[in-house]
Amino acid sequence: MNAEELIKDLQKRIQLNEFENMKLPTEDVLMEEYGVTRYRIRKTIEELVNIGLIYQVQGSGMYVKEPQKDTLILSSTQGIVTNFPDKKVSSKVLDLKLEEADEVLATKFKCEVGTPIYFLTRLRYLNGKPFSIEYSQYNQEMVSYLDEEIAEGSLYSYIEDELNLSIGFADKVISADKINQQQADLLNLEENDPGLLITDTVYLANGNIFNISTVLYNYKLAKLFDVANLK
Amino acid sequence: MNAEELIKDLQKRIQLNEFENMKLPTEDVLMEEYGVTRYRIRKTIEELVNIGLIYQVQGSGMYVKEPQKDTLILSSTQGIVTNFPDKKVSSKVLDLKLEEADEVLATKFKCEVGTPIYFLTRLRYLNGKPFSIEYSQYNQEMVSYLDEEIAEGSLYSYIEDELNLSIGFADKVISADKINQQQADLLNLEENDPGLLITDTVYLANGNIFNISTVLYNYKLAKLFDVANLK
DNA sequence: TAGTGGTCTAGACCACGCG
DNA sequence: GCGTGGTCTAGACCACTAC
Repeated sequence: MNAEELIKDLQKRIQLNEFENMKLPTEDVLMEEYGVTRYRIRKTIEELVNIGLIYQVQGSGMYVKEPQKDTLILSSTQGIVTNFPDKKVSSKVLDLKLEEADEVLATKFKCEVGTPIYFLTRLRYLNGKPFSIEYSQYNQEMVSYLDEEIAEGSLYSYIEDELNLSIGFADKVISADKINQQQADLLNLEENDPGLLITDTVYLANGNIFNISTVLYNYKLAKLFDVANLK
Repeated sequence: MNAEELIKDLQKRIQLNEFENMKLPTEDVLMEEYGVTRYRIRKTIEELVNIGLIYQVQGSGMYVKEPQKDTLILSSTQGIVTNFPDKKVSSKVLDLKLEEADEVLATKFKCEVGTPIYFLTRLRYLNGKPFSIEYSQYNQEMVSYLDEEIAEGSLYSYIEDELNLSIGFADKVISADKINQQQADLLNLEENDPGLLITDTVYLANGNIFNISTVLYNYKLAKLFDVANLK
């Protein structure tokens, strides 16, 4: 069982409520059960702590938390689809074009002026309700091809599985602002209503920036979740 | 040099721009310089990655990122004061009272109905400008004493240094909403303007919830920052 | 191919909770 | 005092970048 499978397996056991009193087995027991070393168990546990599923208390044990429902987990590998496992997610492409980077965009992407960049605008739905508007840019030197059909689906699985790119990490900046009339129309809201905004700068594992996105979320539907370690 | 000092030292060296080409020494070199094992170096680096200061590329090295200015770092031990090192932070207590937990609050705190809870409302300023309104509750069984003078200052250093409590972690839920007339007056904004909201549930290291806060940030001044590991 | 970060092993000892 | 998670050591080998 590799690292990813181990995480998924333990996650499933927790979500199926397999452990009594919301208390996990000790690290020693898990080592025994899975036949792996303590390093692997602790790495696995670390992931589950980061997504807010469990918490650890030194000298006492590991405990399951109340589940956070209907929130988008920041700092996680999981996209909108897996964050809402029981809901239907769909996307509508509003715009897709290929243009050259101007100076401002080139600075953000740390690329040359004139580099071809895909501009994609999508409206995303959750159970048929408009949930977010996504304004994203992809460096075409890394994401070599995009079309409407691909953009309707899961972009990240296309990028990882078809283009064989390996995604590393994302810098996220979160803010709130008034939305304009056009955005309000798309989200079934009013002009100047609040909007929850996340601007992502996404890096490949090799350190190159391949995607910059700003996502505007419907403030009535979207909540974000994060765990802060304060030790 | 303990773990915390090691982090601070390396952080300072990075911020003083000691390393050429934004590239850190290799792990081997850092092990040598500090006379510690690889485990300690990697733990230190992990912290600096989490606060968005540097990033790592397998097979290549560790690199300094462009600094994120004027943002609050989620998932970090640093409060508003250290997130804005060059700005003046002050607080004004709007309300402080001790009341018994009703059923709703008792559920959130996982405590008995009737447990005494401090209710504190503060207005926080950044360089003299109203920055956020903080509505917080503290379980009096853990935070045994609070008064206006203490609440004007840094609550967390009081809790850790004076009460000798050890803080563990916080669950954070982020959203946006319209603000009301009273909030608008305090923040020098208009009614129904957007507000950026964070609701924190804060646990001690022993797993007990001691504090629940909702902080309303001035949408014109506040941005949040986070790093998501997508590997 | 050399150098770098990523994963993993097999231990030891420490710090804290809980009875 | 016992059991639990937290820190740390001293290695080995793997995966990836850069040349």
